Amino acid sequence: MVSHGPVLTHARRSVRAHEAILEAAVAVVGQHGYIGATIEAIAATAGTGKQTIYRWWPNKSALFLEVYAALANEAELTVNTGSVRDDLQAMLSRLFGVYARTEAAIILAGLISEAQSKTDVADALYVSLVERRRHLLGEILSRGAERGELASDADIDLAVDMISGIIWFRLLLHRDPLDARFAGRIADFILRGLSA
Amino acid sequence: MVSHGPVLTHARRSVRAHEAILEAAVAVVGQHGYIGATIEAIAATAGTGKQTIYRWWPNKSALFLEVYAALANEAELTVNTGSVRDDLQAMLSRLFGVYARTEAAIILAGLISEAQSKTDVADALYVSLVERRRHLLGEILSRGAERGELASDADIDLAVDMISGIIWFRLLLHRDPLDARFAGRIADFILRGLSA
Amino acid sequence: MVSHGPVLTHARRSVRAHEAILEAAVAVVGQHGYIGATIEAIAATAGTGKQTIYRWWPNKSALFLEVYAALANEAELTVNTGSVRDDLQAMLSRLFGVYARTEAAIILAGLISEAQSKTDVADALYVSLVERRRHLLGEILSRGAERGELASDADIDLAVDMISGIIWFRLLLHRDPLDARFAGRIADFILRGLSA
Amino acid sequence: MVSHGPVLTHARRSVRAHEAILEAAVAVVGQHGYIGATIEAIAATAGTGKQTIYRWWPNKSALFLEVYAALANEAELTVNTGSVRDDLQAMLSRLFGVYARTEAAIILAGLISEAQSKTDVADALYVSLVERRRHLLGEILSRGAERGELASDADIDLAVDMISGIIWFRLLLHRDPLDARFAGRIADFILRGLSA
DNA sequence: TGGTAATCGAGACGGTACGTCCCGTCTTAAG
DNA sequence: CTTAAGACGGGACGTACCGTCTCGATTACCA
Repeated sequence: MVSHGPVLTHARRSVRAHEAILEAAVAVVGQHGYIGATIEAIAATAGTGKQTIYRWWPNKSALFLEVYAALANEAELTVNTGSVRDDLQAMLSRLFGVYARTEAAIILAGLISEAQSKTDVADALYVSLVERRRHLLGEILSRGAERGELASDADIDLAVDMISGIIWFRLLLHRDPLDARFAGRIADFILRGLSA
Repeated sequence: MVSHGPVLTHARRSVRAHEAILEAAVAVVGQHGYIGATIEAIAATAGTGKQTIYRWWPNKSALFLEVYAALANEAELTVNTGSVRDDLQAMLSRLFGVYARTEAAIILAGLISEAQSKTDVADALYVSLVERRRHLLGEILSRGAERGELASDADIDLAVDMISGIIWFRLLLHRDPLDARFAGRIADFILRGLSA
Repeated sequence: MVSHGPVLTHARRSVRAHEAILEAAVAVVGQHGYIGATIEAIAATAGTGKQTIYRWWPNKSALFLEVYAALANEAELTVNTGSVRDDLQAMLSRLFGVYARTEAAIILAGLISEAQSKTDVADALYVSLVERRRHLLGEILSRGAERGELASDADIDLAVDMISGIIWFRLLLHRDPLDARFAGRIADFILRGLSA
Repeated sequence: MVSHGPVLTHARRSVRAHEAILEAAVAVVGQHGYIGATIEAIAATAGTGKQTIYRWWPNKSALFLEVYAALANEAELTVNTGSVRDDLQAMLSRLFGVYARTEAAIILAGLISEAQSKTDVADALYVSLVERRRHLLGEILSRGAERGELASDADIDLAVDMISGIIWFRLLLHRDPLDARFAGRIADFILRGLSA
C-alpha cells in the first residue's frame, strides 16, 4: 500500500479568482499607478472579496511580485546564436518587447520603491530579478569568453549589471524608446568594454 | 522703473518651519519608507501644522523633490583633473559618499515610482536629475574627447546613461557596496567602451 | 388516507453535533454577549462546521430561541399549593433559580432586542414566553379567585403582566438580587393589589 | 487681571455634524433596528465621515445612550396634581406619548441587550434611566404617603420598580397598546397595592 | 454487506461593516 | 497673514463574520 501524501479534506484555492485577481491588478495599476493601485480597487475589478486577496498574498508587494513574474517571464529570454553580439541583441529586443507591451515597468518601479524599506521585498526582488538576469546575461558572456570573443581580463560581472542598469534607467525614465536600435548600441558598447 | 518693495510685510514664510519640515521629512522617510512617510507624521515630527506643509508644497512628491535636491546637491560634484579616469573616479566617489550618508536612495526610489504614473513628477525628475547628471558626465567625457582620450566614434551619450544606470541599479538593490573600488571598475569599463 | 412514512432515511441529523452546538452557544454567549456570539465562534467552539448550524437553524435568533427554551424550561414551573401567596412564592423562587444559574438573562435580552425589528422573532418570543408565562400565572390567580382569595373586580391580567414586568426589570438591570425574599415581596404586593 | 479659564487654540466640535449624527441615528435605527444600525449607515445618512462619529462617541452604545436621552427627556415628566392617582395617570400618559411617537423603544431594547455583557453600558443605563425613573416615581408616591393616601407599611420601592417593569414589558413586546386607559389601570392597581 | 445519498468537518468564496489611518481642506485663536 | 492645532468629509486599510458554496470523509439506512 502506498501513501499518497497529505489528504486535504477542504475546499481549495479558486483558479478563477486567482486569475481574475492577477488580471485586475494589471488593469488597475495601469490606470492608477502602483501607489494608487488599491487592494479595494483590485478586488472590485476582479469581482472578488478583499479577503480572497489577503488570504493568498500577505500584502500588495507580494501580489505584484507574482504579477510581475507573470508578465515578465524571464525564462523565455534564453538565446544562443553563437555570437555575443547577436545573443545580446536578440535577448534585449525580446525583453524590450515585454516592457513595451505590458505594465511591467510601472510595477517594477513600485516594487523597487517598496524594497527600499521592506527587506522581504528587497530579497524577493533580488532573487527573482537580479540573480535571474545575472544568470541569463552571464551565460551569454561566459560562452563568448570561452569562444575567445572577449578579453581574458574582461569585467563580465560589471558588464552584466551595466546592461541591467542602463535598461532600468531608460525604462523608468520613459523618455527615449527601448527598441532594437538601442539594443544594438548596448551590445556594441558592452563588446567594446569587454575587448582588449 | 520703480521698485516698490514688499507691501504686505506681515508674517511671511517661517524659516524655522521650513527647515523643520525638510528635516522631519528625512527622519520620517528613514523610519517608515517613502510610502509610509505621511504628511501627518512629517508635520507632527516637525512640530508644525499640516496646513503649513500644504501651503508651501502641493503634494508629497514636490516636498521630496526638494528634500532630495537638498540631500544630493549635485552641483558640488563638478571635477576637472585633466584625465577622464580620474574625473570619473573622483566624481563617482563623491556621489557614492552622498548616497552612503543620506536617505537619498529611499527618496529617489519613491520619486521614480511616483514618476511612472504622474507626468509632473517624471518631468521634474528628468530635469533635476537626468539632465543635470548627463550634463556633468557629458562635460567630463567631452573634455576627454577633445584631449583625444576617446575614440572618435565613441557613443558618449550611451556611456553617460550607462554610468547613471549602473549606479541606480546598485543603489536601489543595496546589496553590493557603492565604494571607491567600484567607482574604479566603472571608470575602467567606460574607458574601454569608449576606446577604439 | 395512507401514511407513507419517511422515504429518504439516509444519514440523519447528528445528535452529537446538535447538542454540542447548543452547549457552545451557551458558552459563547456567556463570554461575548448576545451580539458578540457569532455563528463562527459557536461552530468553532462546538467543533462543527458552520453549515451544520445553518442547516438546522435559519439564523441566530432561531438558534437562541431554542437555547433559551432548553435553559428556562418553564414547563417545570407549575405549582399548586392551595394558596396564591405560596404558589407565587414557590414559582418565582424556582424561576429565579433558573436565571441565577444560567445565561438565560443575556439571551433573553438579546432576543427582545432583535424582536424590536424582526416580526418573526417577536412572534416566537410572544408565543413561547409571554403567553406561556401568562398561562402559568393566570392559572395560579384564577384558582385563587375561585377560592375567593381575590376581589371580584381584581385586574388579574394586569397582575400577571406586572409580575413578568418586575422580574424582567430586575433581571435585565442585574443590580438587586432575584431571591426568595424578593419573591415574597412581589407576592405580598400582588395580593394587596388584587384584594378589595 | 482675571484668568479666563483654559485657552483652546484649536477647531472645535461642529454643531451641525453633531445634530446630523443624532438625527441620522434615529432614522437608521428606525429602518434597520438596533443591531442593523451600523455606524457606516449613520455616517452616510448624516453626511459625515465615520471618524467624526468615533471622535465623539467611543462606540455605538454611547451614541445611542445620548440619542435615547434626547428622545426620552425624562426631565419633562415631573407632575404634581395633589393626588397620587392623577400624578401617575398624567406622568405615565406623557411617557407613553414619547414612546408612541419615537424610536425610543427599539433603542432601549438594544441598550438593555448590550448592557448584559458591557458593564459600562449597564452602569450608564442604570444611572440615566433606572435611578432617574425611581426618583420621579418615588417623589409622587412619597408625597402621597405624606398626605396619608398610602398605607404606612406600603412597599413604595417595589411599587416604583413595578411601574417601570410593566411599562418595559408592554413596550418591548409591543402587542397591546400603551395608552391612557392602560395608565389608569396601572394607577389603580398600584394604589390598591399600596393601601391597607 | 455493500451501495449510496445525506450529513459531517473544514474552510474558500463574494460580501458588508468594523474601527483606524491618512488624505487634503477647513476653521479657530494666538502671534 | 502665518502659524500650530486639529475637526471635517472622504477613501482605503486589513480584519471579522455573514450566509453560501464546494470538497472529500463519514455515516447509517436499504437493497
